[in-house]
Amino acid sequence: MSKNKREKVDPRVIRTKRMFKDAFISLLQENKDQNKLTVQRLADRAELTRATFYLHYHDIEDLKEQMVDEVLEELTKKIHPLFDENQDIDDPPIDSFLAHIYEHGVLFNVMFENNDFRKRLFGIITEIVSIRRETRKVKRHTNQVPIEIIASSTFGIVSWWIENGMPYSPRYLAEQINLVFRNNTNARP
Amino acid sequence: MSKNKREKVDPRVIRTKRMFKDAFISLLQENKDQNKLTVQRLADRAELTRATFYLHYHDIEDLKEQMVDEVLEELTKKIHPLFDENQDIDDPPIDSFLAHIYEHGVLFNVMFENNDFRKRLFGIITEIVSIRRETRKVKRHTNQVPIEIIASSTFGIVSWWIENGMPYSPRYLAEQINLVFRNNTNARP
DNA sequence: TACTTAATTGACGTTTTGTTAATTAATTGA
DNA sequence: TCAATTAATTAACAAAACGTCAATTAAGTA
Repeated sequence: MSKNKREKVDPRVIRTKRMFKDAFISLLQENKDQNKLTVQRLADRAELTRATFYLHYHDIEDLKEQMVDEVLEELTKKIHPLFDENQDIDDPPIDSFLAHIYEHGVLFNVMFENNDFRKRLFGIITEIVSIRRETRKVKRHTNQVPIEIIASSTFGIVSWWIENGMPYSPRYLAEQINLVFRNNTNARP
Repeated sequence: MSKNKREKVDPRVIRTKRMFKDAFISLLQENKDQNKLTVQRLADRAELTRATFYLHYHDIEDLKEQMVDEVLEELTKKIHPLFDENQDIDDPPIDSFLAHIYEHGVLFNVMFENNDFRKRLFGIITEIVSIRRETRKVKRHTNQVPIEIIASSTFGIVSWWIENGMPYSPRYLAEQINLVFRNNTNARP
């Protein structure tokens, strides 16, 4: 499945793809929906040619898909280890999750307009929520509520946070999320 | 601002615009993202010509905007009256809100892919949440949490509900939302 | 240095866009 | 009911964007 790292990739390819991805971010940042994204504009911004684009991507959708994959693979790589021995309350997945997004604020803000990106981020949040349910032995009210309600509700908060420039610190947001669901055991004496 | 109803609109115009809007819904329902939406395909589905489309809309974005306006104007028209004398706990805005969406399930599901549509629906939910905060004199835990957290969290639940074919009844969903925020006073003796 | 592969150049046909002028068809009101 | 008005159709147009390709130049590798 994953690429064999022994077969090295031509540095020109790495550079070119990075430049197109940067150009993509750069254009979306200043446009969001206006001047529609064309391959020509991407090539101009990347200081490369249109033909080079088609050498690496089938179309703009393809570029998006590859970027979504990359960004989310990096994210899951960081938080999945926390699922195994998640007895440690010090570094819960949700905190690492939010911290990672925060560190890559611009990237996540720009990618968030993508439908598939959102859908998959929802999947990751659902994982986190269900793990938290299992490990914390909270047989409290939250268990009356279907998991999709908790997950979608959390996703709503995180979405708002990302789309509005992440005005809260990851730690504070995590606290607020816990507050909403009354799992904020820390706050109690 | 709003159109003067005394100046009647040619029935052909009404019919034509309705056919384009129906064609739009119809195409999105079966495609969602595949075969990309072109003016020609819209015209074919509407059994009209491309030139007629440009007689009424500047481009497909324009059609979307007009539809978003219409759909949300109808929704707000229905729930805003409930804001005035909302002492009656029998018909809270959130219930009417969800019921209206439920009645127009396909429409809302299809429109939901639109960014502006979602943003404005979030605005409406924020209104509902803030009204509910004021009128119900609940000085409980929810008031510790910023309004945007409650609103975005509710929006997340409603978004999930819409995007997944509204698997719960509006009433049940409203109950779940109340449960999450612990405002479910009805459930207590 | 020679070999290999990536990027550029310039060109091509295709699709989609947005507009227009001339014509046909439907609506309305006198 | 007929005449005036306005909507929809038709066919054509240039412009923009797409996706592909062969020949050439440039960069990386062994």
